[in-house]
Amino acid sequence: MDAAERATLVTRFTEEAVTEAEIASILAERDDPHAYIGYAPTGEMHIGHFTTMRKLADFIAAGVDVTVLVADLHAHLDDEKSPFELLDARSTYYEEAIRGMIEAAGADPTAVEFVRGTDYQLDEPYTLDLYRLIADTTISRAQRAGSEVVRQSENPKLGGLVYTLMQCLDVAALGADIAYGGIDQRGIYMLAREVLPGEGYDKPACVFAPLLSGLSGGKMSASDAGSKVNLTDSPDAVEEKIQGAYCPQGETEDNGVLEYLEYLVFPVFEERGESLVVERPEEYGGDSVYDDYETLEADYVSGELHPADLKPGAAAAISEVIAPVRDRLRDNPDLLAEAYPETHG
RNA sequence: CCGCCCUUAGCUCAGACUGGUAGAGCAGUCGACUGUAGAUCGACUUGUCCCCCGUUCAAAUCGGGGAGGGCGGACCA
Repeated sequence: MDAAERATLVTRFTEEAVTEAEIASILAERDDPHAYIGYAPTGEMHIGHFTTMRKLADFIAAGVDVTVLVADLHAHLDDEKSPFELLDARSTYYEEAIRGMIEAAGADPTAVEFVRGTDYQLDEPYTLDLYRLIADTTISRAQRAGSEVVRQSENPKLGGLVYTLMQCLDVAALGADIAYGGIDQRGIYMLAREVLPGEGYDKPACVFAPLLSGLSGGKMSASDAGSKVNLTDSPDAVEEKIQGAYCPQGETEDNGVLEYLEYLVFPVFEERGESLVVERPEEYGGDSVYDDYETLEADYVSGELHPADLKPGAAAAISEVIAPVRDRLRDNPDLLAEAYPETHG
């Protein structure tokens, strides 16, 4: 694979790359290019996480070393989303779920290095850098950078600001050339590009994944169970959620069902060599099979493919894609029970 | 350390002065209409009124105590 192909692989299905040129030169010039993505182990993981994780398979295939940071301290710093006592259990659950997603995406989970925040964020060099950054950064600058990530409230805690600065330092501390995450992370990594050189570190390149629409229209919401498919949802539960999903005929805007297909199902099916089957009554044209998203979208936009026919096929496909992760988590119920004693204990 | 304010449905809040065991909007659930969903109509549901004690026939409401949150003042060799 030449450098151009690798760059295409790294940037496909993304919202933005900062910058394309920097990514290309990193891939061409570094012997062991390195990307990282961080997750704060807070709520249960869902299909939105899976979509973002799937891309790790692209990084790996492009010859990029991948580190997944399970940012345990961040999970508490962000408005105490995770209680301090549950950080270890939730981190363990996240690690296992993420391994499952990487494997389900057709990549080797052992190719990814897992690091926890507490593995290095309490060490002296990191702490000193953090204090320097705290001293150097205005409250409003940090607030602005983290506003899409950190929970906003009328009476914000300092934790949210420290969270943002720590995430900037994480890029350098982990030695990442590329910071990868959802487009909501953009503000933080733009701050990182701005401040890291002043602390003596390289300016990281960035790759941002799109944030998928929720199933009820608008953005996916952690507090709205019906707006997303959970990794442990049974086929029936997936079917029910997709059936109830906002899915206007012929429109791609805010259409979570189509987005799931484009960013998760088809990339995974392509890797597995599978196709999406749409069963349809004869009166509407009979069954059809899709090998790629573009063809399906064209049929959908033209009206050839009706939402009522698409939904059952999409639900089955989504269910099939998450099946390995679901099985993995159900085989080890203690993971969820210990991470979320309130709901799974 | 002192003072003031806040705490009612999943969310935002009304009700408290003038005690009679609770309401609105949004959300949610269910129908109707669309070959899905949404939108639109129609219907429905939702509560330890922060906790404890007291006054009273009766307390979300009055009194006392406590918890949590917010704001301000004071202290500044």
